[in-house]
Amino acid sequence: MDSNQEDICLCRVIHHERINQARKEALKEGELEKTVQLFKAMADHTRCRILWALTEVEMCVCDLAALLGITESAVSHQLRLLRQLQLVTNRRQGAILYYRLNDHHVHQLISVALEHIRE
Amino acid sequence: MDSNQEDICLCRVIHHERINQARKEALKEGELEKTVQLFKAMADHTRCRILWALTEVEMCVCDLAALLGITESAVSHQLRLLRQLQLVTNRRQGAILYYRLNDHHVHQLISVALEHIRE
DNA sequence: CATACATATGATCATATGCTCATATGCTCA
DNA sequence: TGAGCATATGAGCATATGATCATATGTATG
Repeated sequence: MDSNQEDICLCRVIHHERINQARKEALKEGELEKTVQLFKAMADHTRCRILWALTEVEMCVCDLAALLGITESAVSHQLRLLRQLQLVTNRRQGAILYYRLNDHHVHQLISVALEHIRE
Repeated sequence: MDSNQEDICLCRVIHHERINQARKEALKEGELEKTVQLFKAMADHTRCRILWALTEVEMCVCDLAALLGITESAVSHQLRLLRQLQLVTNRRQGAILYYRLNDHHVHQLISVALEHIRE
């Protein structure tokens, strides 16, 4: 079933055991895909700023646009992405939508990242 | 000095206090840039697999190419990026370079990401 | 229900990114 | 030292991505 995977690369494989172990521990394709998506979501100047801003306070699209100096449309597009990945949620109050972080993971991710770059 | 920033967005700003607080807490531009770069590094199918594989075992370029089913060249290009961001290091033994994670942050980041997507 | 405002969405364009091929470098050993 | 393997690097191409403009949806309020 996966025997053909062994030979996709034509190079001389040096450490078969290591490769096999790595294959065993490997992330399932679905999880990998979602993980990558999550990091992609964090991997943008604008989105990162949005997420960091929402750590402390709830904000509406308009606030974020003013804060970041970009179009409300741009903010909205990015928020959609973040919503789809469940990184943010919103609550409607009249015509206004207040956005906030959905859980603590986002904050945690940025914190670990900061730890890394500060070393 | 930053008074012009207040008005980049022409929209009606609703919550000035929140915006000001967010400005205070905001990441410094330099740190933000590095954080984004770090997440960019994690935000790729191939690099994510490389990093996850190196969590457990040291591997050479050739091993990784075989594991992932891509060119050694492609692996090498990605490793360069990961090296530049200090996510991996290598140790030379003869003609072979063994790569490994540089610190625990990478593993931690992926773990938090997995927690998030598993909810 | 008509107007105004808050947000969402679609299309488009410029730039960034990842892969491959070709080639260069570095190391070992005969 | 020269042949051969392991890795690195540069160029080029195809695709992905983020910003904006134009337009649509949705909500309150007169």
